This record gives sequence, C-alpha cells and structure tokens, in this order.
Amino acid sequence: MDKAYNHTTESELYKRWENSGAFTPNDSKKAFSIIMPPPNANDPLHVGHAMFIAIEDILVRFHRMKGESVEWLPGTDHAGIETQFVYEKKLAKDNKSRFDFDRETLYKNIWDYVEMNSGVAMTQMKRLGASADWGRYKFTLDPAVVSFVCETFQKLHNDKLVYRAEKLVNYCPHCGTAYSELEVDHEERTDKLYHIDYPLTDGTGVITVATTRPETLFGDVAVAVNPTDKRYTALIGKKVKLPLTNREIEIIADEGVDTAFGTGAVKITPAHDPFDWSVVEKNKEKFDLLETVNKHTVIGINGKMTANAGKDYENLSVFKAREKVVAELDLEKNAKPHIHNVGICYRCKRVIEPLPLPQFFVSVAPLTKPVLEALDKKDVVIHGTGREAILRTWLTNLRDWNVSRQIVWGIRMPVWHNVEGHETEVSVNFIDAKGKQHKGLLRDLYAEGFDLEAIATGLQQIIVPIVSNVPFVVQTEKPSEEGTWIQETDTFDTWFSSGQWPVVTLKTGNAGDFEKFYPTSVMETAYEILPFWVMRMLMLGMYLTGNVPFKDVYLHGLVRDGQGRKMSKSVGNVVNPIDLVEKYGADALRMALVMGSTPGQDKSVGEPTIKGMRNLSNKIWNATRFLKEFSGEQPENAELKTWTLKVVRQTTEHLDKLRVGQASEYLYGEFWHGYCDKWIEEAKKGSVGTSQMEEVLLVFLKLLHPFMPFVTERCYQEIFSQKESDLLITAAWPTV
RNA sequence: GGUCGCAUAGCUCAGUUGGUUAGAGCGUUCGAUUCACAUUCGAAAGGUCCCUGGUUCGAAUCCAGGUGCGACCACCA
Repeated sequence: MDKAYNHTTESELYKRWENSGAFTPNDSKKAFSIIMPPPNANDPLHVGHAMFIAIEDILVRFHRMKGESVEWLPGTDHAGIETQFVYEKKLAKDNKSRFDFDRETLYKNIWDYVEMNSGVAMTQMKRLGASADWGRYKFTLDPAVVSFVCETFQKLHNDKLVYRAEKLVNYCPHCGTAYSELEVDHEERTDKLYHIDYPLTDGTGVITVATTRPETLFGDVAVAVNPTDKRYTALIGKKVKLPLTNREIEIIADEGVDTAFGTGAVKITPAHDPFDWSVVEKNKEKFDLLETVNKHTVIGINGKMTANAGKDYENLSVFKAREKVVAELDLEKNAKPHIHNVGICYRCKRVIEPLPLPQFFVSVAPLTKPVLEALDKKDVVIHGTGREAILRTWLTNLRDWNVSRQIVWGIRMPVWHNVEGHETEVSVNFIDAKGKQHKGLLRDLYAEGFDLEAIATGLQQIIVPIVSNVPFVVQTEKPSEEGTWIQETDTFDTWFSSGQWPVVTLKTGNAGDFEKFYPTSVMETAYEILPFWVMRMLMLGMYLTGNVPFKDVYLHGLVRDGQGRKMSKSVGNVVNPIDLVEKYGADALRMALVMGSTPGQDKSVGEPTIKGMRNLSNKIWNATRFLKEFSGEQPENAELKTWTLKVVRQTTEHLDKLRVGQASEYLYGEFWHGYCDKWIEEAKKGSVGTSQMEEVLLVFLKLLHPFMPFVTERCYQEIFSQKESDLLITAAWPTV
C-alpha cells in the first residue's frame, strides 16, 4: 500500500460497482426509493448538485447496505424557458433570433444542442460517486413521459380543472412568453412619478393624475378617485379629455384608490395594470371588461406600442414612447423620484409587462386541499427549519396556475381549435418572421394572405398566443371531425411536467416499479424550489394517485463560499465541483458538503474544509495500512467492544432519522479520535489484538462507506475482500 | 407591508426529546516525531451560547418582548 491515499483510482472503482449490478434494486420486500431531482439537461453541474448527490447517495447506500430494495432514479429536465433562453443567447451571438426559424427547426436545433450537452451532467454525477440506477434514467421529453403529461392535462380537463381565460398575465416581451406568478422577480427601482393634467370637458379646470407610466395614457379608459375624497367628489361623473388624443373618459369612484398617494387621482389603464384591470372588472355597468381591454391595449407582445396608441406612437418601444410623451407634455418639470418595486423577468431580468392574453389555467384549490390535509396527518413530513410553514402559506394563498408558455422548447399542449366558420370571431395574435406583430380577426389574416394552419404547424413563423373565442378540444391526436383544426402553439410550463416526476418516472418505467416504489421514501432537494417544484409534485402526485408522492422531504440549503457569501459569477467565487474532485477526491468534497449541515439551512464550504476531509480519507487509508502490517494476539477487549456497539447504534439512529449532517460529524470524531488516536495506540501498547482491531475497522469502513464510498471501498479491497465480486457497497450494515 | 428563519470560540458552523466541566473543522501558541499517517501526534489559549424578562430542581435548548442580520412573498398608480 502507498504511504498516502491516492484518489485517482475512483473511476475504476465506480465501474466495478456499476458492473456488479449494485445500483439496481434487489428483490427484498422492503423498498427504499428516491427520485433524483432532474438537473437541466444542458447544464454542467454546479456545487449545489454535488450537495444533493452527496446527501442522496448517502441515504441510498445506507439503505442498500441494510439489505433493502433500493431505487435511486435519475433523470434530466428539458427546462423549457431556461434552455430556450440559453439557446437564444447563443443565437444572438451569431446575429440570429428565434424568428429566423420555423417551429420545427428551432425545436430540433435546441434538441441537438441539449443532446450534445446532456451527457456531461451524467458523467459528472458518476464522478461524484452517485450510485444511481442509470438503466432507469428518464428525460422529461421522452415520448412516454410526454404522453403521460398530456394525459394528465386531459384528466384535469375532464375533471373541469382546466380553463382558458383572457387575463392580465406576466409577459416578458424579450423572452416572448408569459409566466406564472412564481416566475416573476421583483426589483426595487427608482423611477419618476409624473403628473399629468387631464382637462375637464366642461372647461372648469383639470384633474391631475400621478403615474410612473405616462406612455400608457393612450390606453386609459377612466380616471378613478376615492369616493370619500372631498377634493374630487364634485367631479365624479364628469368627463375629461385625454391629452395627445381627442378621446373623452369619465371620472369614476373606486374605494381602492389611496387618497394619500400622488394626487389621489389614478388613470385607469386596464390592459396594462392589474389594479386598473380590477377596477374595470368591478364596474360591470360601465364596462365590458374584455371588449374594453381589447380596444385599449396599447402595448403589444413585441413590447412595442400598438396602433391603438396612434400613428405617432405605433411601433415605438415602451421606453421611447415614454420619453416622447414626457417631452410633448413637458412632464419633466413636475416629476418626482419614486422608489417602487417592478416585476422583472427571472431569466432575462427585463421589465415584465402585464398584458391581457388568453392562457390556460389550472384551478388549484381542489389540488392544494388534499396536500394540506396530508401535512396535517403527517403523511408527508418536511425536514428543514421553518419550511413547512412556508409551504402551508403557499398552499393556502396560491392562485390559479397559468400552465401555458409561448415557447417552442417544451411539451406542446394537446389542445385543438376548430376555426372553421369562426373567421369573424377568432382573434389571432402572432409575430411574423420580421418580428412584426399581427393582431386581428382571422378573416383579416386570411385577407393579408397568411395561412393560419401553416403558421400554427410551424412551417413559416414562430407564433405567440394563437386564437381566442373558440371552443377547444383536449386530446393528443388531431380530431377526426370535419373542420379546420389548429393545434395550440403553446407548450406546458416546465413545472407542469416536472411536477409529475415521481409518478411519471415510475409509471413509464419497468413493470411493477410504481407499485413497489410509490410513494417514494425521500424527496431531497434545494429549499429554493419548494414552491415551484415540491408543492407542484405534492399537488399533482396526490391528484393522480390519491397518495403523497414521497413521505419525507429533506431540504438542503444553498452552498456558500468559505466566507458565507453566495456564489456568483460577478464575485468570482463560483467553484466547479469537478475541479475539487480532481484535486481532493470525491470523498473529500462529499464529506465537506455534508458534515455539520442542517436541513433548510445554508452551508458554507471553503477549500480548507475540503482539504481537512481529504486528510480524513488519508487517515482511513493509513489506519488500514497499519492493520495490514500489525499483528497481536491479545484476547477481546470489552471496552472496545461496547464502544464499537455504541458507535454503530448512534450512527444508525442518526441516518434512520435523516440526520445526515450529525451522522457525518459524529463518525468523523469517533473514527479519528476514537479508533485512531485511542485504539490504535492501545493496540501498539498490546491491549488489543489484531482480529478485534480488524473487526472494528470493518465496522468503521461500513459506517463510513455511504459518506466516503471510494476510499472505504479501496481499503475494504485491501484487507477484507475475498474475491472480485466481494464489494463493500453491497456488504451488510453492522448490527448491534 | 406579510411570512419564515438566523444570532454559540478569531472564521465557518453543529448541538437530537431541556440534564454533569458547551462541541467540530479551519486558524493561533507551545512541544513531539526514524515507531500507520507532517495530509501526523500531544498539550494549550480562546465562549456573559445577542439583550431583557418568564416557565423549571435545572435553559444554548421552551415562552414573551427587544435589537441586529438574512431569505422568500407582495398589483398600490
């Protein structure tokens, strides 16, 4: 044996494990299963992935050694918006955009791009020692997964839990898609609050409104004041003239107006502001909501002013239009700085534009209720400080889920529209090959020479939300009835498919897997995606099976650098886990990430810590080396025996209770200061014999194996393994 | 504004259901070393466990309030 442990033999050991069949479940009745959180298929691993690999692999190896039938099911996610966003950035480097391709070509190109990169993540997981069942590997765009996801949507539709509605949605003009409420970030910005005078039509004066968005005045349909506001009560019902246009709008009363903000008078732009939308929605006698909104939408899906804003403003960007309005009305002089939060796209960081668009929504109330009950009954237990309370808050306040996305990279919705005979009712909204928006009746589209079917099937352009006002059919295949059937061009929100992950991976896998492994034992993931993913899995898992998708949820925290700072490219403190594996070994990295970590809490890991754990690898190695050469014939030492039993009992208990951080810390101390510092010295002094020391070393190799699989396996091979197939990974866990 | 969390050694953090002298890694000081390992060993220094009050025979741990920090959520123009 070498004097120091050399970790470069790790990949050889990994191959031996993989070839031995140890990663696939045995026929034991007792099942233990973890569905791996699928990383994005086109991303290389970051240190957060190393964290989940470490924790899950520890649990999986522990239960495997206990003799259970263990399934750790790996996979990757197509990560719709994320991936398309990355791909579009790549296109932009070549001076291209998504509009240069038709739907099918773009999809195929992204597919090739993802396929090219998707092997990387898997190889890296293997380098970290992940003993996952690669034979059952799943991708969210596997044909079986896609049809399962579509069937779920059909089931939801049959159960009347899906509806299509035109609502104000969070739309990113740059990414060209709407988002759910969860995907919008907020950023505090200092903008200007402008004051605009709207002259009363009776010539008695003006009413001054305050706004941060003067360019939307073309979309105003009213001015609202609080009915209790004495300054304005006399004006309610009067009309004002919109500046820059000749349009007249009414002054109306609404309790929601804050008299203390601005001037106490609010311009109402229902198509571009959620508050204004709600004001118009409430005022049913005065306004037909959808008609009003449609007529007064002044910003298009391309982020530019529409024809409704008038000839001078049409096709100007929102920002340019604002500058122009400010200049023309000389608003700068009365502007005040104003700090407020604006919604920004969580991908591209540009401002989110609330726009009225027809989208598909899933009613969430019937889905969240059983989850809350399951939490009450402890059918599912959340491990992670305070995270259960957060989950409950989410479940209680969740709004209907917008599941449609206007991107190509994803699962296309199994929805069909029959537009025949509806040419004068169907409105169409899309962006053509030149990036120009078209919006209007189908009849007009035909008159312009466009072919809707060709657009929708993607032979010409990428289309953004397609048609409204037509009854739709939910099914995978094109309906056989007569008509002009157009398939919905939207794809599903990524979380709609990944939200079914535990169910779909097991149902589309080997026969009997679902029955054997569902509900899964543990869901281990980052607390950051608790609302996006864990909550959706619980909702859809319970909806589809009537049972929770997992019994325990272990939430790990963010991995921070040695100074406790968040890793970020701008700080330059991002570490590549594979570099660390090459330098110190996978065992050292795993142990450093896990030791003393607590669920739900962030973890700082600096290089000195990893170095310290590399030293532990070496310590294990050298203890083995010592025993290989040591010989002593003393009778059994009773103190050593009881101490060993205590260590076994304590470690097992920690792991049974998912206390991975404590188990590792405990083992470190007991092995180093107990076995090495104390008992090896005792052995040298002659108070313990070889056979007992070997016995105890074997116990420690087993206990340490889930944490540091490579070095322990090598040491096992040095002393204990009798033949090629005798591996520590499948050795029996010590009993007390 | 709402919700949740954190505050323990110089730094980064553990501390299971309240129970003897409060722990680890890294760092610091002193010493050792042909004897498994200098990727080592022995020893030491270093803490009013944020503050105040309460419950208890007993509180780092439970409760209330305060202070500081952080995360997430939030349509007020």
